[in-house]
Amino acid sequence: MAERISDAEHAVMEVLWDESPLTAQEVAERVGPDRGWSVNTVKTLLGRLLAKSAVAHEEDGRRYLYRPAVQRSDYVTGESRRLIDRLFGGKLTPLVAHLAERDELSAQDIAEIEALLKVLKQ
Amino acid sequence: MAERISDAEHAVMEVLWDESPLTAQEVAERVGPDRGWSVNTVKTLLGRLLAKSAVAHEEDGRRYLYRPAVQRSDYVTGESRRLIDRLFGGKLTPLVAHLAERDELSAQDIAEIEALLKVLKQ
DNA sequence: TGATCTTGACCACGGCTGTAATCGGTGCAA
DNA sequence: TTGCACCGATTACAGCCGTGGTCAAGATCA
Repeated sequence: MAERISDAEHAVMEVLWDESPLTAQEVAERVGPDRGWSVNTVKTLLGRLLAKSAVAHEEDGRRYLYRPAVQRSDYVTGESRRLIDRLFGGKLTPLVAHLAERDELSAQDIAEIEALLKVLKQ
Repeated sequence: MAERISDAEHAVMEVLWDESPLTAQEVAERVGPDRGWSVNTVKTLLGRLLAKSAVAHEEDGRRYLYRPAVQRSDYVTGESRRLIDRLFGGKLTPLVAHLAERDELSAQDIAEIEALLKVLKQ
């Protein structure tokens, strides 16, 4: 299950996390416009995701309905950890510090995070 | 210059960011143990990084000395933004919230970030 | 009942990645 | 001077990725 989900595959997953189950056709309609993918491309990606058990399908007459088999939340945690481990020694603080240093943080961002942390401490 | 640096290439970059200039041999000695790479592998990676202008080299007799041509800080910012854009709508707060929710944040982490933000506000 | 459409399965293919062997030149030891 | 060791360059090669075409089987429509 720890098979990595590629970039293109991720786009498909986002569609399914947003709404499921969907047919391949429907996934293509939702993901296509942004990416300009053909239905075939989407089907290939669904097939690969199926192979790595990231989505599941159930039969619906002569086609399949696809739904995610991994939770977005788990995926997001994994990817975040990966980045933080790889670039910031596993600690979140340096990430925040880095972004702040690079002016990637607005005053509002800072206020938001502060408010969040205050709640967390309770 | 916006050529993506792959995972294996990144390991080489970390060595050079830590210390440079270095010969291919020296890079291999520093990166090899962890990864178990042969010198040849490291040379290939250096060649690819050279091709995408992520490192530069200067001649030193009959070998080269390699040094980074992109700053770690820039790379780190880029990768961080990528993740945050892709998974958190471009905002840092949801990342922090997500990790907190998943118990990936210790009380100390929270205290550290709070302290950091306090300084930032001044 | 034959032509057409739909759908999933499978194939293709060039590019990138990870990993390394090999080649050709050159300087040094014997 | 000859052979080896070392160096960068070139080549290899399997696996993954992005992208999409082809095929066979069933459904549908005329």
